[in-house]
Amino acid sequence: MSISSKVMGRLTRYRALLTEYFPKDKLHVFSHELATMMGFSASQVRRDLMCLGYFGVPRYGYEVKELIHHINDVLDASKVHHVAVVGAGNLGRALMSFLGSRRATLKIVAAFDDDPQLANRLINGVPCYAMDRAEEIMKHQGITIAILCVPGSAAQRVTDRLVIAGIKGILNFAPVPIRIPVGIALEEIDVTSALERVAFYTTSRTGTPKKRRNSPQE
Amino acid sequence: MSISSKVMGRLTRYRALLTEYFPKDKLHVFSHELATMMGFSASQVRRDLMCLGYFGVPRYGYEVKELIHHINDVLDASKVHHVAVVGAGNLGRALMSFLGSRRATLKIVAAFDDDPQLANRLINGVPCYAMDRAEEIMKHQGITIAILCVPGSAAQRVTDRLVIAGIKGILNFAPVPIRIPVGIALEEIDVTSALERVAFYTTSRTGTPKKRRNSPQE
DNA sequence: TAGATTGTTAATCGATTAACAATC
DNA sequence: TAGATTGTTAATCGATTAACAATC
Repeated sequence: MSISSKVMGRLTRYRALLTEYFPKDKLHVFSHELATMMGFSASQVRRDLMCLGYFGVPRYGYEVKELIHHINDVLDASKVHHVAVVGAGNLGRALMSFLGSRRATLKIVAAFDDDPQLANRLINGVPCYAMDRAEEIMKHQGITIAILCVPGSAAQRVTDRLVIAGIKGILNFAPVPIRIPVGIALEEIDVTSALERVAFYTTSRTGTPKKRRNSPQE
Repeated sequence: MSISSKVMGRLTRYRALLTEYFPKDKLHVFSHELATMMGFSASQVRRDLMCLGYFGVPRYGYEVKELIHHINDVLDASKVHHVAVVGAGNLGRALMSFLGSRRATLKIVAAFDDDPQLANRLINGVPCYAMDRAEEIMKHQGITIAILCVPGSAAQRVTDRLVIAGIKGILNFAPVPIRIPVGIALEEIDVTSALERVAFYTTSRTGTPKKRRNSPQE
């Protein structure tokens, strides 16, 4: 039974919560505690944790340390990935500094940009290369993942080049969907669309947003 | 029959595609064309468009202009929203410049930050204020939506302040879930989690990523 | 023991896809 | 007309929730 993308995403968030934002002196955690913190139901938390091969104890809950350990195991967290930011504009540079420090196994080792002003410079300590050196540098540095931050008009063209250069996974921030061959992993984050969704539910009184959290005070 | 968040999100993306990345001389579009461009199925496109109250014509497809018009209608696109970026670090500033130009009705009119270095300055042409003036400025400027880009450790505290100040919708980029009272719209974008999802499917040969696109050449 | 929490199954819910008559 | 595409229904699929026996 393979793990769905939804479960995957939640596992990474349980881990982030437990490793970074959880009281260091709490050694155990109940499913309903995780649920409240994440805004999920306790049932869902328990179901997600089923796939870990680690089991909690009734009345004591889950050992935080074990939980983290087993999530790391399932997510194969020890594997190091070399990542390139493609498109070193405002968003690309911000993501470089934001993601650069977050997970040690996801290393941003290069940036690519068409703008000759940016090429051959260090940006946030990361070397930036001209786009047409992508294949060469990717091979040389063992880059398998690209964070795509180019304008929508360039997205498909640049994607096609990355595919030819042998990319294995793409995180797409460009505001258009991109097409890739099967076998390459793709996640798309459409920031504009997300903001529009918020705006829609801010106005309407009828609709229900995807996520609703209970008030902290209740 | 109210529109689900999923359909909502896809409608905004159809609109973006049609208004910005669609050949200007093509006046009609078939459901299967939209499907290919977006990476959805034709069935799904037709089902999504059902809620518009506008109908295509067999063999001619949908009029692009009408489609955009009716999506605007359903999404209430004429309503102007005033937006604040909360946390004017790298990511916040990048989002200001990225989103500032995208949709005229979503106006970024202020930024807030705890850092006194940033307060009382113009950032990308947008005035930045100290966090403790949030309530005052939000009232004065009619700000209803916040884009939250503060560190995870500050996210809940800042959120609580925004709620007190009367925020109506939040787009959360902080890497932790936040809790809010019911009645406030919330979308969360966890960039780290998204990158980890890509990394996971880049390695594994068994799992299936959420989205797969056909190769452009087939 | 009594009570709380677990893992897991079954029930529910919602979203996607397939199918097809209607239509141009 | 013949063939392609539509809107819509029914079928399928997958994800979430509820329920509860087992257990500490």
